[in-house]
Amino acid sequence: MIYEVIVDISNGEVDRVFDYSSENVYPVGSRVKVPFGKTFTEGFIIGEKETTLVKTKDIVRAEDDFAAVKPELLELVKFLKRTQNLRLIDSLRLCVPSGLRGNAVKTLKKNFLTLAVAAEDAKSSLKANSVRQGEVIDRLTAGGEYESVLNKEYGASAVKSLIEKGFVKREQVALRRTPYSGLVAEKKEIKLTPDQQRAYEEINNTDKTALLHGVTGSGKTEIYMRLISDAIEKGRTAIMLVPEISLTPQMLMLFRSRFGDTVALLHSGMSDGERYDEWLRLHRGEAKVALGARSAIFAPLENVGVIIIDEEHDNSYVSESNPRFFTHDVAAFRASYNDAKLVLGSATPSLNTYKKALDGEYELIQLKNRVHDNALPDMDIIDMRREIRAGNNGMFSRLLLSELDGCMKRNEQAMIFINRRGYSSFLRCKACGYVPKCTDCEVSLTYHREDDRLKCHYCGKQFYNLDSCPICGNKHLTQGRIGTETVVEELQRLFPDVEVGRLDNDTVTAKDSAAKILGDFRNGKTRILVGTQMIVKGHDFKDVTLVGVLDADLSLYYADYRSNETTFQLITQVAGRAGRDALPGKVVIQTYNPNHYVFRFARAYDYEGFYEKEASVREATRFPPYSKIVRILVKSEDEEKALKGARECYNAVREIKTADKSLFRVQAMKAPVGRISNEYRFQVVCWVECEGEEKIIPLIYKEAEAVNKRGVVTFLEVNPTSMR
DNA sequence: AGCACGCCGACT
DNA sequence: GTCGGCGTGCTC
Repeated sequence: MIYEVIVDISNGEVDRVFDYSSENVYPVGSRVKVPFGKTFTEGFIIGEKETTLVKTKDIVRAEDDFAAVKPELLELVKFLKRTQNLRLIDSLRLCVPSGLRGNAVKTLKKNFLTLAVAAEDAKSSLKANSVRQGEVIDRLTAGGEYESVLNKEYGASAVKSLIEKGFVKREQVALRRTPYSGLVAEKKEIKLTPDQQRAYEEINNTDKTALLHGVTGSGKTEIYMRLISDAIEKGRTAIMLVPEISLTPQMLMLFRSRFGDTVALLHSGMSDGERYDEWLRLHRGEAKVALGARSAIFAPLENVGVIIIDEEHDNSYVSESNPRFFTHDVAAFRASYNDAKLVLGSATPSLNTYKKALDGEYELIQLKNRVHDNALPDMDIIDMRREIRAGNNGMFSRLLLSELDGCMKRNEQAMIFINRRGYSSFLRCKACGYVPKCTDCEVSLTYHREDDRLKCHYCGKQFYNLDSCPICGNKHLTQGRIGTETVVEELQRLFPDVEVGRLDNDTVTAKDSAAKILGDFRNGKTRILVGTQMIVKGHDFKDVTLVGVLDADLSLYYADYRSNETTFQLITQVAGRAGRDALPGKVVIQTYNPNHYVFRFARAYDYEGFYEKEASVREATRFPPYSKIVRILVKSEDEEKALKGARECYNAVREIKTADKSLFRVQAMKAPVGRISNEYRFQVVCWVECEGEEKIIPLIYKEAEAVNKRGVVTFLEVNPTSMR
């Protein structure tokens, strides 16, 4: 038989089928060892046939005793190659845990000891001075134990002599590394409120992808759990996706208590061994629910009945670097392959998704009320320019201070969110809040020190730097930013007897430190929690009654067409942390730009209003979802080569544009960050009509690939999440 | 990705 | 004369 093999080398040149022969039978999807060139390499069998035109070498052996990649995932891999131009091998790697490929972690075996004879018989034949051995036997009457544990507690010699005497049996068992398996809470029945019940039925009654649009705290999770348990009862499986950082022990506990060991966890924070074991449980069908971040969409499950993407607007669902895939698209493929239900859930759906719902492609299902009908917290928008004019130069507004004070006096908890999005230096007038924007793109300009210019990261247009505000004439244009440390210090000074916790990317170094910081806040040890994005997602703290947002407008100036959307989502999500239980919540938003429509709609929890407004802006400026933006990044250590490559790309794309009007705009420029780790970077940005997309984007891929040689690397992104 | 082939500069 | 620089091309 001739087998079609993809070698495990991530390089565009060799990412194609190589034919190998073998007398043996290998199922398609197996990993094999094959001779390749002068050496040997691992590879994946993705197909088989009777004959071939090339002369073949023989497969050396199979690497596992099962087919690692199931047929559905093989189809998916080919689909991703076709539609997103992903290398087959890059997708295949996503289908398999790294522990399997490197052969680094195999099933971990440990010595497990049990009593071989009755405890009394063993004890009676022990010498009187063998106290330790007696203790070991007592211990083992309660059940078996790992040898390493016993050695540690009673001493290796006692254990060893018991084994030698034949009183204790030693056997090797596979040790399952199941994260948090200790977390088992009582099994609670899922009770749905009438509102949840209605939404649940609506999801079941549609054949379309369901968009579950529910306000924060409306109890979407209960609906997910019900859908998953339905699937399991029908003998099917489920995939539950959550954003990268919101997979808290709390969440896992919830699922473990409901589904026990049928849940397997797949998460980047786990060790290779843990991931391997969980993957294997899914592959064998021992676990039926895959719970994890975006890569869990590649879980080796069969007969998937439901796929849920929670917080679907979260940008962790689009991988930043290669292989760059859209979780939504992969989920859609798997849902259609399995005839499964696809559910997207969010309080603040992405514009893209919501548009599809309005266009009738998705079924829109609303949950307008919080469970138990407690109100969404009151939101106040504070004009920080006014504070300055009133002589308050501190970081907290007078209202936030008095609210904090009251909150502490009532013995409740508060969260202070610092908007840190926006790495780039934009300009802002301290007196009136004006921020310069591109005249063509409705995107904030970024200040570049090298040439003292303001630049647009999309079209490359440049402007002279401003020395005074064109609106009010003020000379104070700043780019100041507050850090978490300063806020914590200030809070300590103001509330000396209150413990303040801090959570941001800097404090989270050790594996469990984020969990510890959150745990301290949960059990009330710390009463104020200061943090960045990390405190926003999905946490459910009962005693939080006050949420403060500092620099709320900062994310508006992020050099990205999505910045309004991101800001709206951010504010709605943080606000949702307050008043989740019996006590009413209060939210104080501090901004230098209080009249921006983002705040107006956020304050009223008016998602539809925001959507209408933002969609009309996008339509007018022809940004997604009313177009697709394709960005070709051209990189090289040699500046000349990079520039030349970018020129070639630009010219090629210009030709496409002349031939087909659905590519309606092209710009070439230095990348916003012109040089990263010794590589010079240029970019060509193309705007493509949604209608011509299928036709045009493959052409652009082709041109980018043609330039990808001789020390020049091109990287193509559709609707890039960040432009660096 | 590796590895060999191959065609031009400075060395025992 | 040769050793070796890394540009180019191939691997079933």
